[in-house]
Amino acid sequence: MMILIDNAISPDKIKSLLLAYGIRPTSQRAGIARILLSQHQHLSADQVLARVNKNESIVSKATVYNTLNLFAEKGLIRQVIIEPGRVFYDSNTAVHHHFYHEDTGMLQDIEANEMTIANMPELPANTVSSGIDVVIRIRTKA
Amino acid sequence: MMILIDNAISPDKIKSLLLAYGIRPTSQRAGIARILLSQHQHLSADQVLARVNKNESIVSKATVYNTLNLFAEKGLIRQVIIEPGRVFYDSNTAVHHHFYHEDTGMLQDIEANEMTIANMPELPANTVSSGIDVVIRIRTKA
DNA sequence: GTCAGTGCAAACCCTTTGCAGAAAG
DNA sequence: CTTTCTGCAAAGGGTTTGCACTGAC
Repeated sequence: MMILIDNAISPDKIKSLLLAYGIRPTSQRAGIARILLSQHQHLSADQVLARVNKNESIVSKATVYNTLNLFAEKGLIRQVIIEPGRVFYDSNTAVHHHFYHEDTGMLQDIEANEMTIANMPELPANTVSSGIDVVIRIRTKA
Repeated sequence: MMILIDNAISPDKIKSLLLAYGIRPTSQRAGIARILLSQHQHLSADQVLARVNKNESIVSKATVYNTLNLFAEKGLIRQVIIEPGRVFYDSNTAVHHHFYHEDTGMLQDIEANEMTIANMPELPANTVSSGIDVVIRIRTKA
């Protein structure tokens, strides 16, 4: 027996979500949003491309990159940069941090309430913070 | 009147430093170490290349990359990854964190005692931490 | 009908690699 | 002498771009 798990969000929900973020909802964008936002996850552009086109060819590589950058710019997703030459897109936009498994290249969320960052340093003059990234690098115990 | 600031470290000191880290001290490596370690700073490979060869051509691009990676591997310097497709090499290996000026691309140190990271989350089973990176992204106030 | 979005392939940028010659111990 | 390092140029991988076509409103 085959178990089908349907994480899909309804097309209407996707459409209004995109509109709410000021993003014109084209079918390619909806397809990408559908994949990315179905659950909290960290995907590279390549992985998004592969998943969106898993069954049928829906988007080109260029559009994936354009779209992911657009989503990040509009605040729908968050970029996570950990390795040189590879960006992860994180569908969880709430404040949180990450474990980075150096052995596997996988990212794992750390919820904001699982750690405390206190005694924040004073920001340099005339600047405002636009975010804080915390990455704890881990390795499998020898 | 011209003021000359001599940050140079003596050739002997460089040589013994490299040896202490298990690095065979060739003249190219010494030249790169001399530039990088003269002060706490964050340089990209390109910047290192430019500075080392400022007056005379001392190293090739390939050697700069090879050497920086070797230094990082041996623990003489630290890689800092913040932007996709560009690695900074940090001559400060003490535990510390960074402000990242999004407007200028500049990095600025935050000493470890300037902020507190408490209540660390439990690491995933069978893993050990190999480092923690904290980056506070800042922008010039509008 | 107009303007924004998409797709393809080529261009880009930083980084790594293969290999022959040079230098270190 | 032997092994490691260096330099050059070419290859590599992820990302961006130019431009004509397509689709949204």
